[in-house]
Amino acid sequence: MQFMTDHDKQTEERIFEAATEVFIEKGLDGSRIQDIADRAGMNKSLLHYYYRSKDRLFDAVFEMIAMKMLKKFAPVFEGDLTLEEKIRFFFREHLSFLQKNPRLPAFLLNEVNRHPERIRKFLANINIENLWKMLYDQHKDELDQYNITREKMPQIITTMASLTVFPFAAKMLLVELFGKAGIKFDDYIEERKTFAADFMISALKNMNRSNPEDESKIKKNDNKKKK
Amino acid sequence: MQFMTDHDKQTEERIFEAATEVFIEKGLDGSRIQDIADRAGMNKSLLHYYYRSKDRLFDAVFEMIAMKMLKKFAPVFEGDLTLEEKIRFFFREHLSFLQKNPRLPAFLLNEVNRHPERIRKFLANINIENLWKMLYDQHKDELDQYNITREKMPQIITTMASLTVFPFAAKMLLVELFGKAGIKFDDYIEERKTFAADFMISALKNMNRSNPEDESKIKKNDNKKKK
DNA sequence: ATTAAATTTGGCCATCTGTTTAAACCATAT
DNA sequence: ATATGGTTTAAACAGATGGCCAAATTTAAT
Repeated sequence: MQFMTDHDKQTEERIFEAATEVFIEKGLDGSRIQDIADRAGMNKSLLHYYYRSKDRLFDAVFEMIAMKMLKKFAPVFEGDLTLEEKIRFFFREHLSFLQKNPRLPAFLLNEVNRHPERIRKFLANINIENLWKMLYDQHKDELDQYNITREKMPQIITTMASLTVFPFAAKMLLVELFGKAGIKFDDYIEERKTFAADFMISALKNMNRSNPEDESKIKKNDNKKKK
Repeated sequence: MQFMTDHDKQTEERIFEAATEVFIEKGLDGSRIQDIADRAGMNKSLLHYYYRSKDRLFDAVFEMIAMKMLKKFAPVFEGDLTLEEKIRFFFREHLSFLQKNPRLPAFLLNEVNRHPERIRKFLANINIENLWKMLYDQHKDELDQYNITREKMPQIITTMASLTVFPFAAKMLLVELFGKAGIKFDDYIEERKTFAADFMISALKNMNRSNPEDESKIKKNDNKKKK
């Protein structure tokens, strides 16, 4: 046999791949075990032979996807890049990853909200505090320079995640809304790789330069009068 | 009868409210018509009497929620506030709204991704291009001052949505991760009302001051050498 | 009070869905 | 060839599920 066809893959692997596709597309509740069997081209019972139940099969798929997603974040906290380089690296790499896996954010967010118990065990290993503490310590000099305190790290980390994950979580919405304005989603994402990085860096550099609330109030009320 | 009990509400209204709760909690696929009837305290058949089917009931609920969500965005584009005031207004009001309806983002994003056909008709009325064009025209002076072109508006609008919607779409995740670091989700959101506004304003003011890519490369490579 | 209409109920049905069971199939070793 | 053990299939099961219907009950009009 010279070609590697679907049938050359082990049965268990084919089940897993078909299940991954279906679960991502329809979610746990919306997926039917028959759909998965059909897509894998085999009898329904085989899924029970290799994975005891729909739930166990889902858990296996979910764990794989969650790990895949998490591993992508790791490189940001390694290497001796400057903070700005890390930010650019993060947005470029993470958005590229999501371009290749555009349905992952919606899938993960939905399942996490729908079945929180199920995901607790995956989260047990992650200590996000260490994560931003590490990032803060590595770049204390730069952050001090910008007047960013350690207490702001949760806001900053979640902001970075927001900027990459949201467009994909809301992809269908954006495709629909952008369509009428002649904007292509792919172009938008491509542009976002640099926009998000520029945006992030610019915000960090200047947000605590002076009290933004006061500054804006004073400066802008003048402008307003002119209108 | 001196008290307004659940039974005083019209049947149709009670169905609608129970359905809203269940659909938001479990999604269309995860919801059972029996659950809704139980929560409304009535016979299953009544749901079919007032709404012909599960799908029609869902559509009614979905439309209400979508409208509720959309109406909250409108005030941002009215009034003669300055751009900065509008930004602060948006983050304060929108995050407050989401605090009261924390499950709406996850629900909406999930259903939009899961059943795109269903939502197309709701989106048909919305012209997002007009929306950001309006915002741009209203604040052309300020935006020019910051070197923000009209082409950047899609990125800016979606960024604002990201900053408010994502934390709620990922609420379960954040609650779990924050928990270990002793951070309360509610405090985080409260802080976010000003953080997101400051962050946004700071970014807009400075991101095109010079070419950020070049500036950062030069300035930061010096810092890096010191390490 | 009588009648007609609207509302509510319980029971039922056809279908779907995850799971189980038993038989068939197949490769390998003896 | 036969036996063995792992693999695959068809059939069936039990419980759930959305929808339907006919009877019962309530409400409103005359």
